[in-house]
Amino acid sequence: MKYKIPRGTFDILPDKSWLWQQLESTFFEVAKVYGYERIVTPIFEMSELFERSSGESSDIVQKEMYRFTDRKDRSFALRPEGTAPVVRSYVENHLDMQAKITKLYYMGPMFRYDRPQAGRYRQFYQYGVELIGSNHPYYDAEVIALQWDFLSRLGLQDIRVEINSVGCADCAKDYDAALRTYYTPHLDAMCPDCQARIETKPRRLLDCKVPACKALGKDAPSQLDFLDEPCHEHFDQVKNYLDVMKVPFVVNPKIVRGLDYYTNTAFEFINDQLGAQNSIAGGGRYNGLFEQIGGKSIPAIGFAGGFERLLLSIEKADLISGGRISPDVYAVALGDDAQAAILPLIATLRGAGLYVEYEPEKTTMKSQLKAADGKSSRFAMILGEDEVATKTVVIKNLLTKEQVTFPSSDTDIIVEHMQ
RNA sequence: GUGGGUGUAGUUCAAUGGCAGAGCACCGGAUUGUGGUUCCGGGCGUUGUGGGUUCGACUCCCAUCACCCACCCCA
Repeated sequence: MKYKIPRGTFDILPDKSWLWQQLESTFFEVAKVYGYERIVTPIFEMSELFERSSGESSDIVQKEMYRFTDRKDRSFALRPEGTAPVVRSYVENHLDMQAKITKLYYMGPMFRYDRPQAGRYRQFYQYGVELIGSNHPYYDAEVIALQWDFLSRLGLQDIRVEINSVGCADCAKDYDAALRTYYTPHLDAMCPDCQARIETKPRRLLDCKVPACKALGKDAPSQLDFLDEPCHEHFDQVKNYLDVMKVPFVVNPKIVRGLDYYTNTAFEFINDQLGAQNSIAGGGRYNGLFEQIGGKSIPAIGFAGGFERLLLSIEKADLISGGRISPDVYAVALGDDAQAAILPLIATLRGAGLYVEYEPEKTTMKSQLKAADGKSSRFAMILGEDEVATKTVVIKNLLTKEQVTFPSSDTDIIVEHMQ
């Protein structure tokens, strides 16, 4: 085989594509009942959009972006995440002038140059929502509830919702300083990564998995103790709303989001049965992002989820229902005259919305009925020389084995018979 | 980017360094126009790729690629 699919990508074949479609439409339905409308942005953007929004020092920008230059030497990148493009579009199209609050959702492929692993790909599919224009804590709870509803509709239980607040920029500054004072005396005991991160991103030390660092993290000061009054109040209200909306959650002060633009609420949906890549969705508030990208300051909150991990979860929990399409009718024609007579009938039935299968390469009764059975067709429509002569057609129910002969002109009755 | 495992027919897997096989799937047939069960027949594959050792390599060695798992990171 000469050509092979690029590393870390995958084809979605018919044996699975119906399931993907099911997931997508379920998400559409949930988004709809919360009043979110779809936005579609390009798959590539100016590199700078992601560099500015995600932060120069983030891993995404440092090593995971698919960058390329076009013929005029402009630098673009395949989108590694969905929020920045949505914000770019919102600002560029002046959506703030049309309504105070804008509720958007998106869905599509994202790209990151990572080493592939269980639940991790280089081209992967994300869905997400963004609520732009309000800092009200109800909305923090609303987007979390939306994702929770989505999972419930899929039948997914045993998912843990973890929430945290990283505060505003001021709180973060105080907290970072406190972390530095706490960790600096223990520098020698820490892993090289953390030693380097203590200056740039002290909060990242908290979720380091190296045992020594993890042990140190136990007694580290908590993010929650460094929230100023408004941020503290905001977090309390989010928790209240979640309680009222009956979304179960646990507070995990060690949640750290990978991207720079998050403020206040941060949350993650975790499935422990997934292996190393156990986060099926994550998000938070990003009140600081709009300023960074160039508009005025606008508060917003959102999240993104991964379809691959959702699919893994559903498969693990044995929640798959449904399947590929099968014919309503398999057309069986015996001989050239019968074929000529059955083709118009097929067209009529298809016009009525029925899935009619016909395979001219199979000529015998046996091979055609065998194929009908193999495809789990509900009915067979049989037309041989006798039927051509009498202008009739035989409709056989392949489950009950009952068959009825109709005049071939009574197409309405035939269609009705097969409903 | 780093480590470990794996790579043989469409697929799941066999083959003490000595002729590359089986199940499933697929196609055809078993007295003429009625399916699912059963029976019979139908494959020849650059053993991921490229080198090396050997009289001889699917088997041993090296490299490379891909997949899986983990680190890392996150969806």
